[in-house]
Amino acid sequence: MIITLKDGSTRAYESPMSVLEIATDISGGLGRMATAGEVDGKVVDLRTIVDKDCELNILTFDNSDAGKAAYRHTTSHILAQAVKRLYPEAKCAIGPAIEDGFYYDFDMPSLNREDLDKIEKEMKKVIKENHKLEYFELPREEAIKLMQEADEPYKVELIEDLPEDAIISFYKQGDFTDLCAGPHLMSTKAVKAFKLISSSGAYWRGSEKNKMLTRIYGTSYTKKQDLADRLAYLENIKNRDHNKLGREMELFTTVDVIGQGLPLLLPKGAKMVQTMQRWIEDLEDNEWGYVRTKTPLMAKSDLYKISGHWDHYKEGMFVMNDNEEAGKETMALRPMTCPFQYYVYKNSQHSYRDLPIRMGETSTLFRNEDSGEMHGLTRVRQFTISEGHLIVRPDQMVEEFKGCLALAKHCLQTLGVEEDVTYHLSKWDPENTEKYIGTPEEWDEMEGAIRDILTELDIDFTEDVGEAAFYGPKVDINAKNVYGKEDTMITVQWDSLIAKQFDMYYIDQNGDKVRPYIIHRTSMGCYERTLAWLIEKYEGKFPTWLCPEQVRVLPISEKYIDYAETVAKELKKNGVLVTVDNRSEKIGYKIREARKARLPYWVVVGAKEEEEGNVAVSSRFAGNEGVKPVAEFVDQICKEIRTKEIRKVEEQ
RNA sequence: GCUUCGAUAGCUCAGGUGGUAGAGCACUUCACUCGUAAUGAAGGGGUCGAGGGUUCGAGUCCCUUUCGAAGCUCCA
Repeated sequence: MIITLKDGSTRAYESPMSVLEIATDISGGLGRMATAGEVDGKVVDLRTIVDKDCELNILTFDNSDAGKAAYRHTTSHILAQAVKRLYPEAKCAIGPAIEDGFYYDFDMPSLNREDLDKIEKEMKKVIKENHKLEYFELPREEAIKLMQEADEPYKVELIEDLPEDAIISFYKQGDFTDLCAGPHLMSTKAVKAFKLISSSGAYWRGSEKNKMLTRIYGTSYTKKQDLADRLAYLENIKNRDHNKLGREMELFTTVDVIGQGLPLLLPKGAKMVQTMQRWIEDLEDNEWGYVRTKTPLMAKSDLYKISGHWDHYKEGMFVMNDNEEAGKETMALRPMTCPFQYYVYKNSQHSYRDLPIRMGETSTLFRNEDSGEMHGLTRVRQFTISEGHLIVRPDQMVEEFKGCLALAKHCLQTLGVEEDVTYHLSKWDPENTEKYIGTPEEWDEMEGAIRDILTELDIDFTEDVGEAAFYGPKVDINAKNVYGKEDTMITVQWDSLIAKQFDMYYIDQNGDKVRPYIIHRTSMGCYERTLAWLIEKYEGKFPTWLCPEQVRVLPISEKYIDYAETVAKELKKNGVLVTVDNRSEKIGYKIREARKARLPYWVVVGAKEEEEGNVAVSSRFAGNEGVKPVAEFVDQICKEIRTKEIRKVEEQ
């Protein structure tokens, strides 16, 4: 047989050989490093016998994600073996490799750090014992019997749910056998460095209706240093966490008696949000053809009954006076702006010539999230988004949808975060149709249209089932927080269904009433969430135009406070956010504080500067920027703010 | 909502086995009037998240509750 390797070279073998044997034949080193193989694009075990011509790629921990996964998957089996030894009553559920590590779920009492340390010790023993991992397959009945005898009910359930023709495979290592599709390393000793990170609860099969199991998270590496680096990184990212840094920098806070998910934006945080809001509103209205609306924050339940929210999402709304006490109406705080803007549209009759109509609103929304869901500024019960609805003719839909994506891209670019997002086509779940309105045909058409647009725009995207809004599919633009968790930052939604519910129409050339299509979209998403994102992205060192304090004037001593105030006044006159540090402190102390506050610029003024009408400029981008006339500095910083420049730190 | 962990001064934290609360920073006052990452001194500040219980006595032990963190589930 002829084996074609990754580099295009070929090797010929007389008889069938395992992946491991071929890897070892290529080089002893590769044989030792190999964690799995890839035959004609399919990931396989090292034990897999290759018996015909194929393309073969030897996977290692370092050269591929699948290679890492095999390594960590074996680590998770070592974990399971150790747990079963220490806690014989524990039942095994599942234990896959994940990005940056692995986990294993057990039905057992919860664990604290001490328990994890004990388990780690036992794992080290298992590794040292150097068990071979042996692969074997069983027919369905025997597989079920084996797991029943082992008293592993979760494994039995997993086998029973496998398709009839599935190969049911196991890996045995010493006294531990686990149902597993593999691939796996050859022996436990191959795992060189690992750490159990944490434990928590996790529902069996991801459903809250099922029992909560105990999940143990861990990670493993081939080099001790890599593990140490990873642990240091995990420790370090806490310093970027917006929920910590944002509070430290006095951008926001929360108060017990005000409630969960209700952050208070402090003056600095509020200023940043104001800066973004003014930018977005002007951008939309002046350059992207939007009109502005301002609609109520609450409405009678009747409105939500028409929109479908009452049926689909009442649980997520803050409803007031639901039982109609004292003859008062039932009201609800709005969880979205859609129907309000529809009534703006319906206020007058529209010709086909009027469309598209693009309505923008800086919209405050209320969502009654479950108590465990709240997080800093990213998951809150009241937030404000750059919301908008476009009412368009069907023939305009594609162009307008593209326009919304272009605006979103422009916003991302301006904030300097374009590289950090992923695009998703969020589709409905055909298995769960009662969650949605519309027919399968309508959904196919809407999803197909979005797919075509994204493909045409050459945007990389994934397709996510069950992520659509109840009225239509959408493009979600997501970003990861420092912990790797994804949040939707921007959304553009296709809706050809709702207009009917609200009896929206326009008059076409023939004088007939026609249903418009609707695009629900945000240009830059939710201001609170975006602020959180920027805090983490920039570690609090924001682009100058977004900074709540752009310059601080530092008089050398109290004698120069008057001149400092003059300088500040000149900057303020030009729209620069400036303060004066007029405390009776040494200049070194004031500079230290200015740096600690992550200010973009601080200017020192003393006798020399006052005499000549200068300022001594320093910045976090370039350090000392020299002494220059006030007017020159004003010009410089105003230009940077006006152009929304994202100035880079210069190498020293 | 579920599992686990946590809450001590504005912030970061220390307070074996129960004996009546402490540090650094911050804040206030005074002195210093200063040239590029912390001037010195003095002072104020806590019903130890809240409520209940055990006890002669609770920051410490138990229960309830509120808020916070990680994960799960959810996220129009």
